[in-house]
Amino acid sequence: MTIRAPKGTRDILPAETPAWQYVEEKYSSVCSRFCFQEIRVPTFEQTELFQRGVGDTTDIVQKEMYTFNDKGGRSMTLRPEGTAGVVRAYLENGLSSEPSPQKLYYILNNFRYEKMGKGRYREFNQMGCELFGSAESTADAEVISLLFLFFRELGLQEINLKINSIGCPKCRPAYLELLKDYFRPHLGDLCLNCQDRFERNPLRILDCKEDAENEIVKNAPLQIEHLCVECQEHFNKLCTELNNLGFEYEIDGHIVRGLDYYTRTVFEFVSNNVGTQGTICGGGRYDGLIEELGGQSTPAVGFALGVERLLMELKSQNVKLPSQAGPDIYIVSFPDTINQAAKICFDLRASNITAESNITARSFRAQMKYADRIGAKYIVVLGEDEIKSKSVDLKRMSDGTEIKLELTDLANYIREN
RNA sequence: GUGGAAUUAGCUCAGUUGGUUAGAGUGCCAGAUUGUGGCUCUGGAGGUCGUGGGUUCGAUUCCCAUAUUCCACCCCA
Repeated sequence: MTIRAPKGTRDILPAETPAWQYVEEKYSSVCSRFCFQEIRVPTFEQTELFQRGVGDTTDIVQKEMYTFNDKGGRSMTLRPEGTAGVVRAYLENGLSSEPSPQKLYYILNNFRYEKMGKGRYREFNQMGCELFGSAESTADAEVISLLFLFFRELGLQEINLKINSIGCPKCRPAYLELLKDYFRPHLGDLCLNCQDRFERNPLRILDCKEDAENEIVKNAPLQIEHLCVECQEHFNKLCTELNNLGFEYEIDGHIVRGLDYYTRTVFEFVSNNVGTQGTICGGGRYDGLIEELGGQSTPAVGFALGVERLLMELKSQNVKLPSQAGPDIYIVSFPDTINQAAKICFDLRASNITAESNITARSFRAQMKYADRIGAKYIVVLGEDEIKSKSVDLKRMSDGTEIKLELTDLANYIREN
């Protein structure tokens, strides 16, 4: 084998796909009950969409995008996240003229050119929601409560919600000045990275893991302590609403998120079990993004949930997930009955039963072994006698018991047992 | 992007102080007298010892480079 999957990508094999299907179906189910509707958008977009949407100062745009020129010389980029494309589709297709708010959800893959690590891939999958057209904190509470229900139905424990407010264009500039004034005399005490961030994006210093124990960072002024009246009220209402819904959460003024478009509410669902990649889900409000991308000023709130990390977390908490299942029935046949077996097998499949018959040159004994190996729940042996009498002995593999059935009763019996 | 570890059969791993046809367990395929699986036994297939150079009479083994994976940072999902 010389050709291998590209770095940072991986195959999801049949042993795992049932768990993926389960999680995705559960997510769709919860979203539907919250009246979010699915949207599917292109895998690649014009590069400019992400430059403007995600933000030029972010790590994602600066060094992690899969960008290429197509044959027409246009710069295209494999999506590094879902929100920008969904916003583009919302504007392009006039969803802003549909009843508001618009509530959309998606399940899609993303691409970021990054150094590999546990729970971090260059192609990874996210499930997300975007809610367009409500500036009220009740909309924030709605997407957060969707996540709480989703996690609850999955049986996920020990996952903690952290929320923060990073203000709005009205109160953030004054705060950023305050923050810079605070850090300026202490620059030498910060890690090199943070010294660089000081000019570019001082907010991110608060989120630095390296300096997390640094007293300077710990004691830094936080945006949440310097919100304007409107932002403060918005945040207070959100807390009240979360309390009302009975959700536990922690206010963490150090959460800032890595994407430029957030305003006011930001939140993360964090696990302690996944190691350093503990953020399973991140989101927040982005009231300026739609206007930034050429639409009318429209408030919005959303989140993205990492499927790989969610599955890791479920596994580490020993949550039971579906695994490969064998067929309901395997039909053992002989060379002179193989055609009749194929016909019976087809009819069973048409009756919604998972069935398999012999499609190899295997001996009787080998067919029995195979049926056992793949976990068939029942087998029948179809020989000349069975065809003549139109009846079979249905054998339950778990305990070897057999019962005699008319061929015509096979589907019903299996369905009911 | 930084630091560390690893890479031998589909999987989990031995091994060679450098020396003929590189091993085990497991899995896969087949068989153990004619139509009943799991246990057991027997046989078979499957490896350019991650890739490329170098040293050497000879390299899977030593050296260099490179790729990939994992761990810790960075960042994020």
